Amino acid sequence: MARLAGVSRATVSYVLNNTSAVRISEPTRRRVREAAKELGYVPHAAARSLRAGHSRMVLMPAPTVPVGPLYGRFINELQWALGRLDYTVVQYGTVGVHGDEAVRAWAELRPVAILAPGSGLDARGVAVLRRSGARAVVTLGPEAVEGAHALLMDHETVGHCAGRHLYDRGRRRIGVVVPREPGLGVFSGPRLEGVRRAVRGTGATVTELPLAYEEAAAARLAARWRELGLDAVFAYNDEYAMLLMRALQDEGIAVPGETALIGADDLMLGRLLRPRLSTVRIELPSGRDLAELVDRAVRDPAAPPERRTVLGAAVVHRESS
Amino acid sequence: MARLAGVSRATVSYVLNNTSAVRISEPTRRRVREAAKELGYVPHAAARSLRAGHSRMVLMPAPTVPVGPLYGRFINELQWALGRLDYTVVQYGTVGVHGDEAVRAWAELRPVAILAPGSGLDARGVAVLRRSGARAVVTLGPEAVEGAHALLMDHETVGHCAGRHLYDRGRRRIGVVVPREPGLGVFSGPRLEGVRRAVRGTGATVTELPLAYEEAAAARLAARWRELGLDAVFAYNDEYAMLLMRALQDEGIAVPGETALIGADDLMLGRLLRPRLSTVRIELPSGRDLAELVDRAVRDPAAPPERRTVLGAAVVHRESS
DNA sequence: TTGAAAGCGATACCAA
DNA sequence: TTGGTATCGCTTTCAA
Repeated sequence: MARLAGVSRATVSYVLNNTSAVRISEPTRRRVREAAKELGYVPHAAARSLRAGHSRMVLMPAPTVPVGPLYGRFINELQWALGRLDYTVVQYGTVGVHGDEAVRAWAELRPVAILAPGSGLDARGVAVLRRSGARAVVTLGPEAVEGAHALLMDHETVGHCAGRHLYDRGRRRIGVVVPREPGLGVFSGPRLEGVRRAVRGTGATVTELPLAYEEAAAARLAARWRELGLDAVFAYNDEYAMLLMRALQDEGIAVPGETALIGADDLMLGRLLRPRLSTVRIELPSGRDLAELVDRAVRDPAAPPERRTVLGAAVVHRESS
Repeated sequence: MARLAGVSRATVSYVLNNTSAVRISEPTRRRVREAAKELGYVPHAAARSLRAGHSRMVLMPAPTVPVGPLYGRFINELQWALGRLDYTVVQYGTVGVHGDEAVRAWAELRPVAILAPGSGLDARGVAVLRRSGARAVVTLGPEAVEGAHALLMDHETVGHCAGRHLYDRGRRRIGVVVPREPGLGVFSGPRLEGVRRAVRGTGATVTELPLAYEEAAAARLAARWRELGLDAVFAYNDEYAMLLMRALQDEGIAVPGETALIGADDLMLGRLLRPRLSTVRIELPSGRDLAELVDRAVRDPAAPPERRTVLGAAVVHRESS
């Protein structure tokens, strides 16, 4: 590269980085630029960050559980916002790698910041990451981790909203669907707990309803519905709600007449059901806000960990409850 | 690190990489391992790959358009399979960055392979990537790109299946939903074309139906349904099909009596509708196969580009058609 | 069995 | 205005 332009590697570096401390003549700049174009030269990020001692990479371990369209939009927005702040967002696939091993794999890349969704990170993990040069570690999940900033997304709130709503509508025997699918426990556990809290001390009952995401399983559950004696159910989310609604209706159980039904996530499909599905709308943090938090944390790595509750939940009342 | 264990950096490298060419005494190994643990030492991937001259990173530009749950599962499987072959999969968020700029950003990371979904890559881009050291470039999309391996996922097949099915069921005036959402054109265009091909020369007509993913838009379309005089519709996918089905039914149009309806993707929600939704099941390539293709390409970078059609489509006939 | 040293590519300082 | 050179952290060859 340097040879082709007939200049030194240093000069190449100056030109391509527009280094203002050094003045390079216009003809030289042109020669360098042309040579770069001709060779298809692209600088080597690893070499650069090795020399610089830091990178602009924000690493996000990709969640292993299938997660809805809301999350996808959130990620996209976040990437865009971080991109505007000149960070490079990289999603790291961590399927089949756990705990310490995963943390080490992340640390090897020496990202300037880590945004870890879910709960795969403990205080030791945070320490390893910080020692390896990460200037910010942010967790997105139900609980804060020592030493890391936390965006608290506690799905307990979601359950609480749903439970409260059903209780307010006069329901007293409330079922809560708990998906059997592995990996969803981090969400379903807190949601169930939220419903419990909503009716605590009222005499209303809460019944856990394990359910696999299959028609046959829903049919079996519906078949013993009357003996369960429930007058309402929080179906975990809109998709499970749709599954259960069809099964209940096939069984001749009126929704909401005999059993009220509420989902969560406010997906389009809920609006299209008959009856239209009541749901808990979940508000994820704005990508821009989160990007700013990351940027602040990177600029001031010594600042005390911030913990912010960012998961909003609100009932959207339609026809099914 | 080396100091703490009282050995040289070389020895540390030997121990942590289990270098078999060199014998290190057991006590030394222990000392090194303990020091590493105590310090939370993690090797520096950039330095390593700089020295080695290559990495094991497989880079996947993340698709910018919201894409369904099928794709998510495919990615997960692929990551797992590539992980088993000792590659590191990294999804690179490319929102708001285009063409050359994006290619350069990818090339900076010097990945050993690139898996590019969609159509953001041209022959020049491939050349830049290869010159920058990528041993394999694989595109996942509707058409092959010069110099790159191609997994041809031509959605024309999907439309063809749907069109053929509707024609075989005796329908002659076929509507095709084309989402207004930007970014979906890469899929909807070929699907529409596939329907056209299916009925070419038969006298059956194909009508393009632009539709936004909103209830109001669907209602407007349904309101003028009778004047369109269609007896069948391919609704792009199951979600649009659900949207349209509700709107048609609200308008008093019988499905499938007056208008047959078919979706695509074979989502659970289609099975739960009344009538149950006919659909085109799409079969993505298996992650394991793709991982093996990548591995082969990396091992033999000079091999001629392989192009393989990997998108299977089959009608699942239910009640709506 | 271990250590010293070269070198990967880019940057930044200092000298020319 | 430019070029030489040390440096980042790691691997690997060669020598001790």
